[in-house]
Amino acid sequence: MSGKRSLIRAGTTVDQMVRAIGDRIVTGVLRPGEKLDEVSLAARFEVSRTPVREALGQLSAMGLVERRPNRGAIVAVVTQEHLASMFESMAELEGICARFCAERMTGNERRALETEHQASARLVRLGAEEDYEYFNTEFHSRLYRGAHSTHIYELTATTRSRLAPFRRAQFRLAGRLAKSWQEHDAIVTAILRGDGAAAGKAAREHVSIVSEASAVFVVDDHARAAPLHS
Amino acid sequence: MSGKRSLIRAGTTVDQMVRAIGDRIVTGVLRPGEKLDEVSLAARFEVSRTPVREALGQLSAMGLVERRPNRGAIVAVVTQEHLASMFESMAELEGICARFCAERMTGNERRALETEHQASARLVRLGAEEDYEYFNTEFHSRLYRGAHSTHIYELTATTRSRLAPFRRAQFRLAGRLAKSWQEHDAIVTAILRGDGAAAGKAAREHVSIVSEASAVFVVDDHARAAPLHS
DNA sequence: AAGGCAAAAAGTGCATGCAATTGCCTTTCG
DNA sequence: CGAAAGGCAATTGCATGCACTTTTTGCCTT
Repeated sequence: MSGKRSLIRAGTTVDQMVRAIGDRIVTGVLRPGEKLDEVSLAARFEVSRTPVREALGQLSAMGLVERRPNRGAIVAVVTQEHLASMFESMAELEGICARFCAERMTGNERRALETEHQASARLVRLGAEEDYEYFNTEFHSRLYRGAHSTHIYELTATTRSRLAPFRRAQFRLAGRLAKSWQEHDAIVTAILRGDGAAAGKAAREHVSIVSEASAVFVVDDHARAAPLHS
Repeated sequence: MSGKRSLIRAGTTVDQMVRAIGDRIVTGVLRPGEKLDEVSLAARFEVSRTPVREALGQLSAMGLVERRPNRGAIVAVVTQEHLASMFESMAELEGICARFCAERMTGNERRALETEHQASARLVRLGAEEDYEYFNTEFHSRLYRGAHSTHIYELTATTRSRLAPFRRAQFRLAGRLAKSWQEHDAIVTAILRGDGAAAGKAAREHVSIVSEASAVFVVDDHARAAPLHS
């Protein structure tokens, strides 16, 4: 094969395809309901159909794409009901993570969480949406890791990535930035206090609010991407 | 292709392979750490390597097998730590399901749960381990469905199947059968009372106890399957 | 006799090719 | 004019083949 394996990160071709296609779905480049043609993808990434097929199979196992036998694959289209269920699960999962964090985080982890959280306050004052979004991701990631439970981490991280397409624009909502920080603050405070129940409750409520904030966008995205699907 | 597609249920060849291999892992025919040779599997199921490869990829995405690039695939070998984390997650997930059940189950669902649960009492008196195991599976499945949340259902069901290889023999433990029924009874009672918090607590404790009951077997299984891994 | 190196054997990774199914377009009949 | 049937193009599903990587084995050196 040609020495073309260059730019996309290392790993087998299949892994690269999983990442490449998965990223495009998670970041919204590929919209729910969009058809994923094997030959087009193969041409687009300059590989043969085989690794593309395998990647689609794995993405299907992850729930990011939907495969109709003999009829091709599409970006997974989630119903309103399933979406609500995912946000609900996310709230519960983050609640568990926060509770575990309160009970298990090491001193270093607590300090780092507090430090980063306080640093992000500046971004709120500046209204730096994109930078805040980065900190937000990092904040939640800290929560998942701080739970010290590899499987909870997996469940939470994959659920989060499946939700990613539906909450891209949440920080554009007026006042959402400051509100998000305050909600984070409630979580951090409870964790530092070692109050697992309060931390869990605060985290659940945080996600619930994000869920509502995202709902308005969901409808739009959905209508544009898959106008008819019944 | 030859008219050999007979016994295993319908679907594409890849789907059949996923089910076939996955079943063998979940039921313990293939033990953790066991090597999964592509050509052997292909020969065993009378298909070419391509669908086997795709199946292994999907099973890898589900966490049931582990793939080492250029070095073949093995049945996923979980560390003690990861196993504990999975049981812990399972306890939390079942807790959530039970809580949701208490809040959301329909009248029919509640009645069916109660009826089946009472029916299973007979099996305990008879000491019918295998039959009780079937009812047990059905009972938990009812809990997952009764939560009325498709995504929680998915998370719970896949976690349960990943744990399946490690808890096969739990009911062989003396007295475990009766104890299991009592724990189920606590869950059912709380659900019928509509007491979400109590139902969640009872379900969490139930899984925790199963976890401890299984631990002893885990060590054995593990030692036999992958004697050296550190 | 033990260690290391090299070559071969085994097994994985991907590309290509062919069969089969699907969807669409045309044709034909009511 | 509309609807059903038939054929064609496009696309998926799987098998096979070749290249590359890893592992093993046998020989040579020390």
